[in-house]
Amino acid sequence: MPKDGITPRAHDYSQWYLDIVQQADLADYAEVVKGCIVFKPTGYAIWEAIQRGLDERIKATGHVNAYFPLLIPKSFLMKEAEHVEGFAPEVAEVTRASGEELAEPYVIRPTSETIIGYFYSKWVRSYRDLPLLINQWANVMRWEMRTRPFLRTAEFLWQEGHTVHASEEDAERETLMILHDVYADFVEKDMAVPVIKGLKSEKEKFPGALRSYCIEAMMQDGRALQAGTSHNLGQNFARAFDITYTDQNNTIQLAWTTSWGVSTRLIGALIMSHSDDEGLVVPPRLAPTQVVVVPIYKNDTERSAVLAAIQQITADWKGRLRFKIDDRDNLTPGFKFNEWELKGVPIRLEVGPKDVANRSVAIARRDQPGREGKVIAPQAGLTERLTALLDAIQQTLYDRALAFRNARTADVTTYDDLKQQVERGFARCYWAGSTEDEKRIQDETRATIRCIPLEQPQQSGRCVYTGKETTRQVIFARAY
RNA sequence: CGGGGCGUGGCGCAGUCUGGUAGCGCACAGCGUUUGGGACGCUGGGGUCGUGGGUUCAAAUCCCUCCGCCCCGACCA
Repeated sequence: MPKDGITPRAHDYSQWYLDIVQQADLADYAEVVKGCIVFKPTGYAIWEAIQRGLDERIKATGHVNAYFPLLIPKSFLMKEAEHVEGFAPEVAEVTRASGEELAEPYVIRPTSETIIGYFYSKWVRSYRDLPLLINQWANVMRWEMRTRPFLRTAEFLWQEGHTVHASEEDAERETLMILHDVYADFVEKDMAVPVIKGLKSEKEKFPGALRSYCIEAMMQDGRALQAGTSHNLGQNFARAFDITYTDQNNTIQLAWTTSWGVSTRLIGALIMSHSDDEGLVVPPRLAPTQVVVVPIYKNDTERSAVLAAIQQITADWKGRLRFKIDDRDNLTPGFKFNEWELKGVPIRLEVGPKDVANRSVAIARRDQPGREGKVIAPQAGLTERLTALLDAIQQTLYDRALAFRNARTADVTTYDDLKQQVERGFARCYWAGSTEDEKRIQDETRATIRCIPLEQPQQSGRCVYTGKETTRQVIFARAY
């Protein structure tokens, strides 16, 4: 039974998403600041968990964190032709300060390639300085015409890695390593969201990049969501900002750079991958609270007996489980069950007088909402049982999402089939068309090439649009 | 930028057509009874009706202006 006030997914997926965001208390519209949201504590806690998982991996792969200015001289943005063109429509400018017109306007960063490029040109002298591997956690601003909480907001939080390398091969290796070992690994293992790793088409690549790689996830409505991107910038930004180094032969060489980022959009991906009509579902590895304990009692005597039992049960949880004891006295247990279900806590424990007497507990798992997912278990060995259950829930969520994606992915060989397939999910097909062809398809179907998967077939086939023989397959889908 | 919708206690809405000085549900506060899947009773507090102007004896309501927000589309992480 859906919660009051949550629009069922089948009825209106978009409204369902907005309802979840509001009712699970993840975010508030900033109202007075157009296109922005407030990350409420519950939503921000998820972001912190995402940050933790990514930051560990970013550091484990040799990067360090730094921080660059929010404001970028406008002229910097103009230095890379494609980059200007790509971002010009959505940058906000600062033209006045202390009551005066500024000599040169600043833009609020939509991304930091340019200002970081400026500093890198000063920092990089010798091949011994390379590779330079820096990441920053920051907010950026893109003045979008249409916004949706987490998925697209005027200001958003992200990490952006910016690296410099001596050769194209090194830059390419970095770009792909980030894609595999940082982004795909994190999103699949911690977020339980399966992704397709691929290359962006010319039309979809980052403005100024040589090549853009991405991970694409499928949401429950069959639409694609780009969950992360990693760009081999070639020498474009090195040329624009004069990032050069002296090599072993004392010759000056132009460097190769990369950049890569994931944003608070991942929170949107998380919501749209796992949640249901009962509310949010957070995978255990990311859940700020993994287990909530609800005491049940009729009077003060029972209350103190139950709370004492809970203290005993949870005694060895610290450091092993992230948990919360919901001892609020003014709410009924039923209300709490629904509230925690709405907020997506993976496991709920109920402890009442019967459990005190029987040395048992009731365990309910969020991936099986309602009474159905509830079992009675002995208190003995509970911690191990819960740890295992969290792993099982994590796996279930991933398996479920993968099964869904597979069911909604189809190989298509004709344009008519493609048109139909993008209504429900991913259309995989051979592709030898041009950027113009891709645009035409977008106009006609609203679908775009989400990526050219890194995993390609051995045999060739006919292009779904032009009929030309090709070995390249792509994924078409409607995207967020 | 185009299309649509909405601005009335914290939230969701009614009241607007047909002008008469604001109401309902939830939430909130107090007290009591409750508590294994969204408890109940009683009492109570809280609103410049988005803004500015106009019409009128009288405006949430009629007329004009402006503003904001949300949704759908084009653009994008």
